[in-house]
Amino acid sequence: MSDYKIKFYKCDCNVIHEEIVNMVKGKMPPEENLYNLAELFKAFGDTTRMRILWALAESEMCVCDIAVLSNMTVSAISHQLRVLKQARLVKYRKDGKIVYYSLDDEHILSSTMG
Amino acid sequence: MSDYKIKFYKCDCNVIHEEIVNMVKGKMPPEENLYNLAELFKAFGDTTRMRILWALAESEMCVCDIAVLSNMTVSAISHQLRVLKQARLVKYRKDGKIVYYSLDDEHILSSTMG
DNA sequence: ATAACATATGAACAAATATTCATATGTTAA
DNA sequence: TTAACATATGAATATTTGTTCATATGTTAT
Repeated sequence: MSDYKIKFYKCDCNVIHEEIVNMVKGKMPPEENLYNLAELFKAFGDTTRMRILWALAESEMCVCDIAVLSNMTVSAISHQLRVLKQARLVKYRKDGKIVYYSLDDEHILSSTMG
Repeated sequence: MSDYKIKFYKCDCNVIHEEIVNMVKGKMPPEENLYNLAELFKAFGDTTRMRILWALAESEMCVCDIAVLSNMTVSAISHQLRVLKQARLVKYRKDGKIVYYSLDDEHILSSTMG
């Protein structure tokens, strides 16, 4: 009875509903999945990136165009495009010295952003 | 010809495709909408909050239970629940000294999180 | 080759955020 | 009423993140 608490020594409270906690624990996805999903949402969680994505939903655009549209520096846009690229939300193609960005997976975006 | 550039003096580049920029600009949602949408995604963009939401998708839980499940302090969980509450993703009911949290809008969550 | 340009990138800085710690509030039990 | 408890909250701290600045890379035009 007193060693009941000891199972949860890392928490600063008593378990109120052990059955529910165990049931829910059994249904939780692996930590890595939670992390990856949160990272994906994080990519959408910034006004600048949201603006870029919305713009690219209309048309492929080069970095300079996106900067003008956003009224921000090319450098700032380039940094954010890297984040979006790492999240696989945008892809790019090069044409000479110009780099054109577009949505990477139109399917994910159209179902997520409506 | 030279005053063409001057329209975009706030950017450190030349407009490559003015037509596209203007077309896209006309289709962009108001800044406030972009901001609000980004804020919503931001609420999902943290592993701790994602874990809480996933847990609450299984069952209503009290703060202490969530802390045990998450292996985090009650205080940390309470702070994050406040963020989720402000984003209207969770709601709560009080029963004595225990506060039970649950998903606020099952519809939004089920369509967003699958 | 050199200059001009589009973009990328690393470092520095500023701002936002997550967690901890101490403490406050409100409820139940003694 | 006092003690124990569940939760909330403000301040402090540590970490993360967004932007700027300087500079690098690679391409085109001269």
